[in-house]
Amino acid sequence: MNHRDAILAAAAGVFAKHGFRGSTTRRIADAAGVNEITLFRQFGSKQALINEAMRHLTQSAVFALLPDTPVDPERELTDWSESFIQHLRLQSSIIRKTMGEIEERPDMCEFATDVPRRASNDLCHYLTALKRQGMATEEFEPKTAAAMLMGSIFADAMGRDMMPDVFPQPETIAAHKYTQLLLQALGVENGSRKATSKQTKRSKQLSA
Amino acid sequence: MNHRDAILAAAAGVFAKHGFRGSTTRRIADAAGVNEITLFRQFGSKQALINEAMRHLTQSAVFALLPDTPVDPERELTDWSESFIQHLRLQSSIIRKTMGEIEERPDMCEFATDVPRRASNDLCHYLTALKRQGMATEEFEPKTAAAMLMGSIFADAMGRDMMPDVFPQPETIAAHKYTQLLLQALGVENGSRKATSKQTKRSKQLSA
DNA sequence: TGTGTAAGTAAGTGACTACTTGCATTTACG
DNA sequence: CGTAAATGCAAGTAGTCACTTACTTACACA
Repeated sequence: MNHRDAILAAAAGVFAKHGFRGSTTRRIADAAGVNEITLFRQFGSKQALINEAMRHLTQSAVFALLPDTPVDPERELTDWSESFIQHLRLQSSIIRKTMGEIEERPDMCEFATDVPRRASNDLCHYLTALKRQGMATEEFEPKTAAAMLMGSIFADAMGRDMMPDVFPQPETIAAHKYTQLLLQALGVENGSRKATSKQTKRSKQLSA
Repeated sequence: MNHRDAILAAAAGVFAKHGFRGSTTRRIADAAGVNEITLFRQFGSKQALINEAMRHLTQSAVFALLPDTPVDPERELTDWSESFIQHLRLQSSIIRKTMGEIEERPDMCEFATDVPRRASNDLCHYLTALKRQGMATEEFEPKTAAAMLMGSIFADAMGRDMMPDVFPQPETIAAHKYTQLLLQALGVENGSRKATSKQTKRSKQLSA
């Protein structure tokens, strides 16, 4: 492994555990198995190093894509929700830290908002298509519906560790439950009552 | 104002801005208009002071109550949602900081989870009553529905500052919109437009 | 073999941190 | 008035922090 990448990974890990102020250059250097001075020679300052580590991290974040045209909404949205909640859970430490630091370090906002912004765009686009195709019998605002699904998933990913008893059990199908309840609000037919093997195949193809 | 209370208020304010590590005893003392030494004489240590400040804060947190038996669900839930989102918005800085610090200082978990836990209890209780009284035509799990509404409100309160464009506009009626969409999911009659075609459609769907 | 680059070692700088000590001052109250 | 508690002031302690300087070592490559 490259020294530079090792340092970036170590910085991200230490930041996730201790936040900015707790990420001492010594701790990062130790975690990277590198001399402390190397950090400064490579990145100039602690601030620059952390910024670079965050940039590196958000760039590598990828989650499931939604098809342009809905075919099997319950299936497609559930897949998306599960991939989104999994991503948030894996990154929950670093997300919590970033949210706490953002008011003191506004330059981190760009990295913090990148993933949710992309997710919101994708989801809004999908829900709008759902509506346009007449697959939803109820009236709704795509942005509100998207904010609800994402908000539920976000809160679950952030809060379940601290208070497991206020979230639906088991953890593994929580995303599915949120998705179902949202589709219920939109008046979208429950896919499991229909035979949809062809469509399932196509949706897999699209989200690959 | 009492010296002790001034110190507690100052500690909460500084913590909200700078987090635990950034809350230096000097900063707190300055904010309270008090000599730094007084903090240590009154509270023993910085950690004890911050803990006390958090305890003081969560104890004074109050928001709208839900009636034991639902009468006008849309109205009652909207009131509750609005009071809840207002509380979260006012405390958003301190909540973000606390969430970031909790993994390093697990003793703060107690204070952090107190408000949402109470809110979740109240809301679940209300939604269960709604179901028991047959005011909801759709099947749903109260805990999942409660988690969705609270999650939407929480995410809005935490995220709108950073990315106003991904949340429904205007800010002032976002809580109302989340509430409406949830009630739509539960199949609860909309108080302001009774006996609509959508109601008919849904009952057809149910009887089929 | 010579040279440039990245890395390590050792030592230190100045600023900040929580917290302490000793002593003077103010304030509350019987 | 007298006393005790609360507070302030000045100084200091031991530690940590980001970051620097000066010098040495390892290695790639021509």
